[in-house]
Amino acid sequence: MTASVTPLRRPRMHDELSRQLGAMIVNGDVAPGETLPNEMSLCEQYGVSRSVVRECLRVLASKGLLVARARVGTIVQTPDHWQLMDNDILSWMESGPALEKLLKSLIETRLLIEPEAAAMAARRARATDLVAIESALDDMALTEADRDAHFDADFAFHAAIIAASGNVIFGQFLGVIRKALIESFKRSSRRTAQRQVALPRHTAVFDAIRAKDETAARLAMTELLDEARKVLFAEPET
Amino acid sequence: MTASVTPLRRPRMHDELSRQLGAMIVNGDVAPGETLPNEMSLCEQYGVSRSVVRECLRVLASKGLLVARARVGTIVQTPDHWQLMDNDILSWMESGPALEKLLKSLIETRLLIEPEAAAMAARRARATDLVAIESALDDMALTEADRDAHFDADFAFHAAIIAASGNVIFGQFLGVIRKALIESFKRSSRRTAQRQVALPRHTAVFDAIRAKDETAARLAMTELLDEARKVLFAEPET
DNA sequence: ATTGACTTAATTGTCTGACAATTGCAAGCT
DNA sequence: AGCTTGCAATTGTCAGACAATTAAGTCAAT
Repeated sequence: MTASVTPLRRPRMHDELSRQLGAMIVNGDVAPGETLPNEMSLCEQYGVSRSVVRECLRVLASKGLLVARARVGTIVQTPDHWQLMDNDILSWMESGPALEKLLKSLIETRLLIEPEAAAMAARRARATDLVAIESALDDMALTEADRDAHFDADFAFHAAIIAASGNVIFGQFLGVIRKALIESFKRSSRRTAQRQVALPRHTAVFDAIRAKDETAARLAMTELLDEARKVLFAEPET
Repeated sequence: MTASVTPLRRPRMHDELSRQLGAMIVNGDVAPGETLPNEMSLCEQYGVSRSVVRECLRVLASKGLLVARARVGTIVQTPDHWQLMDNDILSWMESGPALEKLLKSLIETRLLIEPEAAAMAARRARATDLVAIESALDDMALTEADRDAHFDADFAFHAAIIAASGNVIFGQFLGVIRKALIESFKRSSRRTAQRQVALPRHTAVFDAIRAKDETAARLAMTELLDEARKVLFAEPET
């Protein structure tokens, strides 16, 4: 198994702190326009040195969450400055109205991007691309019992199709797609039936791509995503 | 005029250094997999303290350009790790094969996103949204002589439509769209006629949105972008 | 010869303390 | 009122030290 070979490095303090402060900001615990405590206060508050605090603030600023100005402090930016496609920011976002809005916008966008990606894959896919897609599909079938493994396979499926499309901008969506998939799995956790419904839809996409049928690929992907939308935004099961 | 009211803060050293190192990486002056000189060497090389170097490297790492590991050094990541939608990274990219590839992918993506944004604007636009779009359009008409001002107006036009769509993910495209527009203006610099051709196409989009005609808006925007594609990828004029 | 434990050294990670640069704000002057 | 000027708070930069991590070498045991 080549799964989960993450280097497993010990967390570094500035990463931890970035995560904490970043999460506070993107989850609205501190309002845009407010100024954070000054660097020294943060040092005391979190028990770290100023180097750590500064490197952390610098990172958050570079992602559009903050602006720092001498004498006035570091100010939380309004959400329209946030780089929402940044993988860190996405990983910091917890369930809440902000995430909900993001997911709604995202599914609209995916419905534009991914069917086209599937069509392009049907047109240009090389053998190795097809192998990657099929392998992900096989993994999905094999892992219906294991939620985490099934999740990885599902994500790999979408990633492989986008990779086959050859569009580098599409590739930038993998982070948000992953986030959407995480939420989707959370919300359908109790319905194991969901996965059995999902599999044939994925298979249909792959079959169309392998057959080089652009129109069918586009359609199959659209249907798959429509299903995903229902799972994400359906009334919670009673 | 409310144009160009940028606070005009003096550049800070870590920003300068980020720009330099970041540009070197995204423009391929240093190959993925290579390790940068260690922090002390960079200090000497650029005549700055280690704080500056570290904050800079930390930022670049957070954008996916680098990974730093104790004892082994900071290694340039492969381009598929780069957060291409990041505004800084975009601003660092100079003309070259990488930018060309990005622009090709981008125009494909814009042709999916922006016509739909126009259609959504036609459906949901409020009065203030319409004012913003029309105002940008007026500015375009008034600034045909002034290249920079015309650029600002053109960008504002696209931004206003995307804002009116109400989709936050679409909003994340403004950075890349801006970059595409910059290149577009560079390449059509000598053809002043281009601007006279562009204006009616923009007007058509606005008219459709104001008339709440989704289909017409979608179509007009598609035609506008097709024109833009021609400008960007046409053979250089002889 | 391969493995495993130990040492070494190079590099990033963190801490501390200092000073420079920026700038909101208030006091004082005209 | 309007302008200038100095103060002080905060970020920005510098310097030097030590801690933690870990690639690579050394050496012994099997």
